[in-house]
Amino acid sequence: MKTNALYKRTYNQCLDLLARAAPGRPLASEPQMAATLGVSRTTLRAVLAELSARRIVAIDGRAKVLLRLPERADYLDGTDLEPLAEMVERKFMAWMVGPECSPGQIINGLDLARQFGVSTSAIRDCLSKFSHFGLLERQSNGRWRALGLTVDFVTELFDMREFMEFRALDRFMALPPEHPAWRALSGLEEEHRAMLADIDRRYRDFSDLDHRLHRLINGVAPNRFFINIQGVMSVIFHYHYQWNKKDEKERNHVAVEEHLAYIAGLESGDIAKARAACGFHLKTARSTLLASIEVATGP
Amino acid sequence: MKTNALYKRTYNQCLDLLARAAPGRPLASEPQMAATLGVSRTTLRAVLAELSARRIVAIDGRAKVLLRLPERADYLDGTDLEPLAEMVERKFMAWMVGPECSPGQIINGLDLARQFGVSTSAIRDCLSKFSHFGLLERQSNGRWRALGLTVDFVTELFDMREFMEFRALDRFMALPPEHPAWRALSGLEEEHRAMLADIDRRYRDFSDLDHRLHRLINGVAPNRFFINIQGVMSVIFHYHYQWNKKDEKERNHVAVEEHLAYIAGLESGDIAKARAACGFHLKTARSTLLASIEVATGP
DNA sequence: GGCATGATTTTTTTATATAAAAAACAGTTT
DNA sequence: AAACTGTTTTTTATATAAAAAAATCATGCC
Repeated sequence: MKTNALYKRTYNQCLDLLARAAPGRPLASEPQMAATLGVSRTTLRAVLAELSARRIVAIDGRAKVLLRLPERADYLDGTDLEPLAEMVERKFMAWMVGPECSPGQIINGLDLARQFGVSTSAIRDCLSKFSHFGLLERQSNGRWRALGLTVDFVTELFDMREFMEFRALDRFMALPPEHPAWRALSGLEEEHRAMLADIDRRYRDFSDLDHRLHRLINGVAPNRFFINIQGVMSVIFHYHYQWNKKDEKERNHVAVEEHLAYIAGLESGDIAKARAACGFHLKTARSTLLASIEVATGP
Repeated sequence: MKTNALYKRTYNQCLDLLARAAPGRPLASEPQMAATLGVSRTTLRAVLAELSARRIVAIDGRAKVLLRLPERADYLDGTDLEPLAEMVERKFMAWMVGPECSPGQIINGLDLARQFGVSTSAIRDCLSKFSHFGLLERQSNGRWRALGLTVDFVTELFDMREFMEFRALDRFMALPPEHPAWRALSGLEEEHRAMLADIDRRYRDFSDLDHRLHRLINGVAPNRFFINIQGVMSVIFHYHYQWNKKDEKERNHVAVEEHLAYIAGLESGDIAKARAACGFHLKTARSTLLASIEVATGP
């Protein structure tokens, strides 16, 4: 049976929307609201039905009126607000870097299904996805073997990343000065400076900025295989740094400075300089990740 | 219900094995036979049971005797000798390059399941796999969109390939002269010459040789992400050239010559020369694939 | 004791069933 | 006519069930 996490999240989002409206005012039409919330009209209608049952809105034909502002208690909560696939993915990553999993080990899908409280098909999907990430391998007998978030993995991932970033860097610098990417780059530079000025409070926003800078540079010569590898990196970073909050502020501070040097290198027009700054930044990122893996798995 | 394609293929393989034995001679033990055939003892025992029922072998405790040589009629045949996943994959690729699929189109999984005569889960697995190949994309609403075997796809794939092959080439040439890879390379050179001498009859064996040469060069600095992309390339070549037999002989003849130039470049120790030969070969491969796509989809 | 067979248990693969969600269809209202 | 709502159909996500295949256990033979 499919979960209705989407319905629940949409319901909550809809409450957020209503909280900004004034009671007594009519609401937008169904297609409009559905578009705003990014779901199908079917889902929106289920939400509206519930809102009507709770006497938050009154529905009469196409006249929809907000009866009262939503309250704290109106919101749905619970663990099932998260899509199933994401939940499984999260638990799996936690399992993979935890003590129960060692590199080279056979993965027992049935057992994971029991542990995570989901069906085997959900596990299958998850394993299939992570095998493309290179964290797992399929054996000839159909079983899955864990490869793990090892030093090898990080090395191979960063080798690839470095190589690709240099390639993108070369192409980026070959862009004519009037190309919009240069404007976007100075926009990002400004944002970096703004963050740096208030780094103590804003250091958590770095990961978004990081993402955008690398996407800008690599977006010049789009390549789906590269984007795929970037996606792998995102996921690894996302999970890994979620558990490794240690030194986060210091780490991000350093990274912002490195980004600024990288941007300066690009803007200088001097390829050697840009490459050096880029290489330096990637090297730091690599050793930071490696160090935090070694902490997690023991020396 | 799971298919028993493995059992059937193992049964046929076992007949092949028995065909090389002499009637009256005892057979190897179950674990030994299972290992030879690369399956579990459970599957082997099912095969032995059938062989016994057909009076091909007599089983009495641990004494197994071949009663008669297997005949043509003993072999199992039919479409279900192919593993389900492979069958779906094959049909899907044919569908994708056929007239029913145009780039950008939404893929209807239910419909494909009906067309191919399989369940939706089999289709789902297949779509999930090909999405990692960059031939499909998943939309936010959960649907799959075909991207197709387009010029863009080939361009991006070959950009990646070129870029990775050059990287591997550099590392390969940095190997010390006593490294076993050099011996392996001259072995491959010999094989290329042997094939060239008899190209009219042996041109079909080229794809194996191609695979081995590129694997040797790229195997020096193994990287799972690279291997993944190589896998994509293999699959594309496999399917595409299966349908495009036109000029196969001429094409392979040219490629063998280019390989020899590439090998000579590597052995010369001159990086520029090796890179040039490599670049030339990859360029030919790229335009050959592009040309054959344009033939397939119209000018 | 080491390896073989026979029987049992576990795990994986695949089809099917059902709820959720999307899309399509058909009237209605403005 | 354009856009809306109510209804129906189609498609997707997920759990479940059952066969195939692998692994494990128990026992016996040399």
